Amino acid sequence: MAQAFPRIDPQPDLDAILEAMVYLYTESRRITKSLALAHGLTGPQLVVLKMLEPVGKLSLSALSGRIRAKNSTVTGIIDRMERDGLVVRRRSEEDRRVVHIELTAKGRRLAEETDVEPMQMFRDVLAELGPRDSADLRRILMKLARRVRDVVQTHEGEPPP
Amino acid sequence: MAQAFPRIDPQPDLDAILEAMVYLYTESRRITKSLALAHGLTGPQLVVLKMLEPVGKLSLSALSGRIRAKNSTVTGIIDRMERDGLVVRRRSEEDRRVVHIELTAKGRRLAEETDVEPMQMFRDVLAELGPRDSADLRRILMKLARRVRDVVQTHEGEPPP
DNA sequence: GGCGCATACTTCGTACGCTAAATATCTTTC
DNA sequence: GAAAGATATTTAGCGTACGAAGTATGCGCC
Repeated sequence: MAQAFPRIDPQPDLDAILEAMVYLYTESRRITKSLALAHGLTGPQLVVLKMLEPVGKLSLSALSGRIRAKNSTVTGIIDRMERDGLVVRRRSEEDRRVVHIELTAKGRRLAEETDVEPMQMFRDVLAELGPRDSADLRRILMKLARRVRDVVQTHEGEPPP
Repeated sequence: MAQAFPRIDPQPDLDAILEAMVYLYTESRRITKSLALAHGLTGPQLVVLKMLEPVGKLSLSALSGRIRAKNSTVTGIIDRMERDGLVVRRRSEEDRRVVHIELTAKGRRLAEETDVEPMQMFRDVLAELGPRDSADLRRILMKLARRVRDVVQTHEGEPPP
């Protein structure tokens, strides 16, 4: 019964929630982008830089998994970061299919002096919520995410011809 | 004090919320895209089509305002929809700077026979929430959105040199 | 009635972001 | 141990998405 959504009751909250969600996401993204620009970075490049900072290197697949993008997308992002001298590619010795992405000295320096976190605006306003709201929001969003994950999983591997 | 966010207490909920939010948004978008594809549309094209369906025509700016994109982005989307015969551009008589985007017969037919709503997956799981959670979620998100709007407004017009 | 400013849209260049197909390497299986 | 299948990455092509600059039109004001 996972795919039956009767829609008997057109909840009035629904559109408002959707609208707020889209607004928050797109606006935060836009602001992150403009903040990153001040350091000569794009939004996704900032995300990659901050992801590499604590660990130094990651495989391309590990990166794409964490930023929820496809490998082909991350290939492009890394191309430009490599062109700008922020990272280098290095073939793994254990598995020669794998490419490790490593921070260069320049990349590390930039990561350190860049105080912006991805989705900074979002974090800022979230931090202003009281503990009650914060916990509620977390609980409800995780519930939604779990449902989506279930539906996606079961619908995997049967696209309409 | 609008820009001072002490970050004294690194709330543990924060990252989980952010993660769930990004997951829900990107996954819903991805699914909408693949559903739209079954009707020969892209995600944004579906959004525009559904937005035009009830009213028939809108100015390009009105469209870009509602889908939270810039005019230059929407110009491209409309270019491709016009190429595919779904809409036509018509200069406004009252204000000759304005371009109205109108559904063609083909566009209207497609809109009618396309049962997918934008962010369908998101709507589906939202509709499963109880009224309590639904109201809470709405209240909290609107509070966040209001704060973002305030911050964006006050920071408008002073980018770093 | 023309000058300056604002608004609506387009064009251009860059950067994602995706799918499908190609390449290279690993793993399994017989 | 070679063929068959799985996995990691890249390439190519298309469609957003943005900012900056350009064009056309409207509007206020002297």
